[in-house]
Amino acid sequence: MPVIKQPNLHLTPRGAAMRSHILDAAADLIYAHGVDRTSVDEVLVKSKTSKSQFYHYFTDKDALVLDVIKIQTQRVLGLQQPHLEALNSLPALQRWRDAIVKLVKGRHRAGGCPVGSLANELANRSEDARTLLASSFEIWRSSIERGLREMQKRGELAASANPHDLALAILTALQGGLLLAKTMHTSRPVEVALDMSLEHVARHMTARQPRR
Amino acid sequence: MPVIKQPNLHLTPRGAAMRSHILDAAADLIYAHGVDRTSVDEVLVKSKTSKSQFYHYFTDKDALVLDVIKIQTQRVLGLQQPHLEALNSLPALQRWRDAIVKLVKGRHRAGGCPVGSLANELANRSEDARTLLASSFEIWRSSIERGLREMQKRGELAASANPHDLALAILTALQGGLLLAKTMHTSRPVEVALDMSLEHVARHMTARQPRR
DNA sequence: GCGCGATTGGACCTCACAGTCCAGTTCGGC
DNA sequence: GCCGAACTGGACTGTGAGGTCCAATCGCGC
Repeated sequence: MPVIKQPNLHLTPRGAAMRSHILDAAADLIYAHGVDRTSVDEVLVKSKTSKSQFYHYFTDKDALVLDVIKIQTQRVLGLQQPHLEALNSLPALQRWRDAIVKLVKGRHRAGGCPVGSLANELANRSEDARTLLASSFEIWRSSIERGLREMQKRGELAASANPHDLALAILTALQGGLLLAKTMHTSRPVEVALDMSLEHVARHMTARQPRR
Repeated sequence: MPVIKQPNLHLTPRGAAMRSHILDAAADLIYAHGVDRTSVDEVLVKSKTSKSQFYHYFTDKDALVLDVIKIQTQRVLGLQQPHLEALNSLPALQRWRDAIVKLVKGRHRAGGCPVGSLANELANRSEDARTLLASSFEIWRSSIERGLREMQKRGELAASANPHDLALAILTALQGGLLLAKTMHTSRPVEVALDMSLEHVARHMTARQPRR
């Protein structure tokens, strides 16, 4: 059982703000360049802080990375929140799809899903990181599932459908699409993958649909 | 226009074997630990060679990485070759799906698709690498497309179906599945994603099917 | 068996990086 | 205003990385 260093047990509001400021800078840099190619010195420059501040708030770079995972998850889910909230009908899914495609088209040079990239880089390197990322995906998946269950409750989605797996398939397709999009520099993979997912959901719909 | 150093223009058979031996070791290590966390020194240890040999055969680490992309692409496609060759009916697709799931179950601790991982790490870092990876995906995709076109020619797949996009959707789903699988340590994502893809193809089938 | 280029061993160089240290300064409660 | 804890600046260290260099050896064509 390793002893965990735990700095900054008592954070004043000012300290907390500083900490989160550093974290934001780190998240941006890591999204752009990856974990390994982001040095803490770069984070310090970008956040206009100094070494001692950094190590005052974080035990080491690994701890920082774990926190970056957390806030990137929050960012992604936060960005999707308005859509995920209302993801309870086929037209809503369609709008969600369009919003994502638009996002990807806007910056397909940039690069993929922040969470997906972290997962790829960290999954078989740190068990802590992997677990955290797995639960990020799980939260994401379940928030899609929730909408599907609503549809099922209202009788729009067949009772025989499996919202859990349906949601997993949608998220999986999206992640694959984002990876291929950032590699091929086109949004097509995201489009075809999401369209396939929506048709897949549609296939489990009943006759009883809401009027548009 | 940068001057490109070009070592080892004349390779004897022995030299070529040495070079490919180093490359194999590098590919294994990079698959296991990623590009950034694989040092040239580690490659030397694993391949039982020395620095001078390495730099005799490769201009620098970046050049090595480009070659690793090439051989990982060959490995993956080579492994799939037997299936991809015969990927021209729904049952064949089903067998392909089962083979992949089996593979993933066998080593889902290991980690994802070699090509996908490289793509994630390199796509927005080196334009050369990105281009190479994009064409790897494209070759993969088109080899799936080929089977679909055969089905279409025989009238099993509807003339209205779009083999190009169908193949892209399948590959995308697979890549997403492999990423989630390595993160969540379960083969479920691969299963649901591939099942969805196959149903998607099935939806474009005609009544005219081969007898099993 | 000689010559010459292909090949090899490994010491060495340089530098970027994560992480340490300590002398300060600022802040908030009293 | 004073005191202790929270916070900050920046010089410093150790290590591991990529890459260079050169002398020595191998092996093939003649």
